[in-house]
Amino acid sequence: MKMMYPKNGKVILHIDANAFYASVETAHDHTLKDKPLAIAGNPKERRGIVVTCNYIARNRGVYAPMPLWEAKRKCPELVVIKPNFPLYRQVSKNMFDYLVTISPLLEPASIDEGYLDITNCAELGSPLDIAKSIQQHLIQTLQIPVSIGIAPNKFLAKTASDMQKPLGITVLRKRDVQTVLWPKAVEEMHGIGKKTAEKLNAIKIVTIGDLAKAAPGLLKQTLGVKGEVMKERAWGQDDRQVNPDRQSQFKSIGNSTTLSQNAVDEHEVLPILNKLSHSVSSRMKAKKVVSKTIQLTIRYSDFKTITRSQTISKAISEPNDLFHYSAVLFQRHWNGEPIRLLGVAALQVSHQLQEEEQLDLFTYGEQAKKEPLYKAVESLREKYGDNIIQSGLKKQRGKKER
DNA sequence: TCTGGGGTCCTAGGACCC
DNA sequence: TCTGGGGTCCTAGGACCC
Repeated sequence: MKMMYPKNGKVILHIDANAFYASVETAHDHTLKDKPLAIAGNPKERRGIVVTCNYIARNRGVYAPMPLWEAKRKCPELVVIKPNFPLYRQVSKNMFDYLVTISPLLEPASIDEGYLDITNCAELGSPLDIAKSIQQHLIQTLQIPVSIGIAPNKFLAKTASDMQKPLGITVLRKRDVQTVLWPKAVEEMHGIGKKTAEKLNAIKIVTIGDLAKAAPGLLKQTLGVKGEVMKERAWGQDDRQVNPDRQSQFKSIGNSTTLSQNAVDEHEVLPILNKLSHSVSSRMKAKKVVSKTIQLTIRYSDFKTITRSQTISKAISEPNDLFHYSAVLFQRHWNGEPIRLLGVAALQVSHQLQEEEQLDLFTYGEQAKKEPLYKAVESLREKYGDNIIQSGLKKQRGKKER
């Protein structure tokens, strides 16, 4: 059956790379092709999880995000590789650089998936032809298998691409919603996770069909605005545009790390905050952004996680500035219990203008003294001296080696 | 031997201003 | 002498996604 372009309405593709990190690694090392493969953070450390794995590993019961020790127990011959994010970002860029040549209405949704509005691409062939040629091209040039959903809106396209993996092409029309979507459990809907599903189940909404037919008042009472949106989706309705600028309008940049061993001492923590601050700073500089809101994340050994943030009057991006504010937030808010994870993030980032930058260089010193945290930063330095970072690093390293 | 690291969006309360 | 109401910013947490 040939799929034609609708007279009104849109044709949206959702292109979703299958087991992306594992596919990239295999493309770069063909000897991995027939082996069960997992990409996992810190393969040598205690606390790794499977980030993604190939289909051979999945057939042996491995899936993300499974703790690595469990994955190895299920599949002892599992090949484990540490993630190589620069490589994945490059292949991702290659993929999107190609897709945008098909239609400029491309919205990357994450490193391995994106929406493509091909409503005005009739001269390239039918939607199905276009999807097939995308699939072939990505396999041939990048050796990246993708699944593609074809639908009149983003939600249905996303849902469709999920229905056949790997290397599937699935058309989902509005008129298919009742037969295809409604029998599925609500938690299979994109946007509904475990917690929302529990709330819905508690009011006897179990399938997507139940959700579609639910009383609006009850739904709004249970889920708020989200209830109304999800009900629309259950009817296959979604009027969100494919927005090519969305990705460049990012809001925050952060780095976090789970410690190899829980930290119990400020001396262990500060060098880690320093390191995180430097990596956040260099990513901010690469993107030419600054931020006025710095956020610290602490996850305790019992997994309870707190975030504490502070907004300041001058936008910053220097590593030492980020370090100072995160260190002070730490001193103010740490409850003294063992720490599992630390994170530093810059929120509400904005592009900085040249003039502001120059003004900053000129007035920064005076401005800083007016900041509420300035004194706290100074007392930190008085307490530990300037060599705090070095001495702390040694200590952490020593601990690791034991 | 539980549970990574990168994000977005939403909610809700309090401060503050007019 | 019982105390409005709207708007915006800041902060913290939660849910969700890849």
